[in-house]
Amino acid sequence: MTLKVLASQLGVHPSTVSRVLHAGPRGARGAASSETAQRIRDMARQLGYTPDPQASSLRTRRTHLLGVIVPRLSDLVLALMYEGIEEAAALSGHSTFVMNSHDDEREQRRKTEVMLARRVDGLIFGDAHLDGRLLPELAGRGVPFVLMNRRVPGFPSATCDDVRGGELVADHLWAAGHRDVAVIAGEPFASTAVDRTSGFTARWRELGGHIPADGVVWSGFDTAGGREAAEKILQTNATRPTALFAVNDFAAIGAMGTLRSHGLGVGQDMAVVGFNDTSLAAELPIPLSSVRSPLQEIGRTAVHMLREVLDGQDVESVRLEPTLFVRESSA
Amino acid sequence: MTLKVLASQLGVHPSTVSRVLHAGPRGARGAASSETAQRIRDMARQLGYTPDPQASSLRTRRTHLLGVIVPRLSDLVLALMYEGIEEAAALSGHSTFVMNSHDDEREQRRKTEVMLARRVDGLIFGDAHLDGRLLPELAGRGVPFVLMNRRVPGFPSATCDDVRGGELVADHLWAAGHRDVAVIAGEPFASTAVDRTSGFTARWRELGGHIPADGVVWSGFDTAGGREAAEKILQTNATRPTALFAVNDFAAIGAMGTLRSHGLGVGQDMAVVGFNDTSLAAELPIPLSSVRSPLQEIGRTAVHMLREVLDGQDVESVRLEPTLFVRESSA
DNA sequence: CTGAAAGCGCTTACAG
DNA sequence: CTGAAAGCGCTTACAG
Repeated sequence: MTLKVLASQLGVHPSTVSRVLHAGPRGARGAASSETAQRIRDMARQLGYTPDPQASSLRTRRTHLLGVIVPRLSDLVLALMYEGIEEAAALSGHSTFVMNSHDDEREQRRKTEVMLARRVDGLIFGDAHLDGRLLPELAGRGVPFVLMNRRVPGFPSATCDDVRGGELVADHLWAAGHRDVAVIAGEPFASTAVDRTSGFTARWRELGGHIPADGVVWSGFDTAGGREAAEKILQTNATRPTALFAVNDFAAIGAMGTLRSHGLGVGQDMAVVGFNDTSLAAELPIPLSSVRSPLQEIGRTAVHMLREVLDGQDVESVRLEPTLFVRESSA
Repeated sequence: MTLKVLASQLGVHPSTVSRVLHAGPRGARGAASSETAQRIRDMARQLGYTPDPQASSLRTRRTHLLGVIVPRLSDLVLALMYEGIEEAAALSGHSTFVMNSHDDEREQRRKTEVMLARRVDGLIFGDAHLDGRLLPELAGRGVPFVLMNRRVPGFPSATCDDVRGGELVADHLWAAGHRDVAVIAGEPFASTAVDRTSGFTARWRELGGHIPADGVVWSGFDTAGGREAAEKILQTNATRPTALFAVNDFAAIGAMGTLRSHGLGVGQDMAVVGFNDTSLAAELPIPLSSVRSPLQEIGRTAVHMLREVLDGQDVESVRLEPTLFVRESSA
């Protein structure tokens, strides 16, 4: 079903059909008489006509395609953000491609070029590295993009207020009477890791606490990373901490495994707090305290911001508010 | 950078450039002299020319776009299958759209139409319902598609051999001496749930075992579903089972939570076995026995099958072999 | 071996 | 209010 066929069925010129279908649903102002317009709309609906997006983007030079690059979609956190993206994009008639970069700079580059070769209108990066070269380069080439999940100074981003999240955990553990704590800090190239950690440690010091140098352990964001980091904390810290803050729920779960193999009771011998409040946290055999970040909302916000960028507007970065949920693992 | 510009830089006709760029990387047979061909290829690389996909699909009527519909991408199982899809699709120059249907028939329909309006070459469904009306309808309209994850008789699918997976669990629990078992069976509209359950129960009976009517509890695939199902099993079964088979790791984790709140030790008082061997299983505080299904491989296979369908070939459904990993939860 | 033309399906200024 | 033309960037059968 093409515009031409539809027009000939109606006995009008294709351009008239196009004009009508592009006017607002009510206002066919200038496109055609309101009578003709109605006939056209009815017939289009009846025949199930949808304009060929390839053809119209060829004319308009807008594809309504958005590219999304994330470290990995099998990370629940990114999958939920992507749900928000898909939802918001669909509402404004955009379609999205997602690709995994595995947090590897070469892959980030390669996937970005694939997206650009597909002629996406803009990009959303969920995998920004604080020290990356790619982003400044793309900005220089005039490629429109926004960041989500992780921020990088100088570029618009939609993130959780991770500093604030770290502070919430510090307040909670301090109030619960803990004085010796350690942080499973995540990857130093990710603002999520850096901000959550610095929010925590800065507030801890404000409260009068002390964190030894080996009390902050950088790590992978996954269970394996958490497991190794906890192992290290148990081995190297002069005083064994009574509480652990992991900047990611999966790392927290890994750490819980380590504690268990050392015969330490989670919540009893050692408090554990995670981050993101993934659906698993509350459902674990020992429910995990965690900071909830509004993941889908972050994704939706990123889409709105990107649309503004595409419209040539200036955009401000957004930091969404986190909430701490205290459960048995640190009660 | 367009074909025309590139051609004028070289002093040849655009059609010549197109012909060369479409011949195999070496064989410019008939396209141009090997000398001209080389000049064209060099210049194209140097100027970073990539053909506009919108323009070429308008001519060729092939978009190299694939649509993927899954229940939800935030389900780790589907996210991993999608990783396989993305990888295989990229290798053959295809791009993919993913959308969530939330296992709702209306959504499945709606998302399918969005994909078709985008003019995808074909579709991959990861959310097929055994009793759904959509698939036969699409087949009737001549829409090319394959299934993955879940099968439906009559349509080509790439799945795990779920019946076999259920049998592996039955063999294991029987050999470990269990005689009273219950199954957290998943959703009855999903072949994964039905096949894993029937594989288990059929083999259990072959071995001489008995499963009471309330020993099979249908449930959601997530932690909440597993939690409720386990609750029900503990309350309704005359004899308390000594082992639980959950057809999904997340349901298994939910069940572990329930057992714990009833003061039952997982692996001690009750064995638990899951399915899919998601990365979490081995890393849980009490490591979970689980059947590993080759998730990425399923995704890759689905892409290959769809490409065959698009080439007009007949395709056979594929069932990939599962492997059981026994861990502390059922040792 | 290479050029020239036609046309994929649409949109949009321009006439009338 | 409506038609007709031009053109987006490509590919492909057809000449020569």
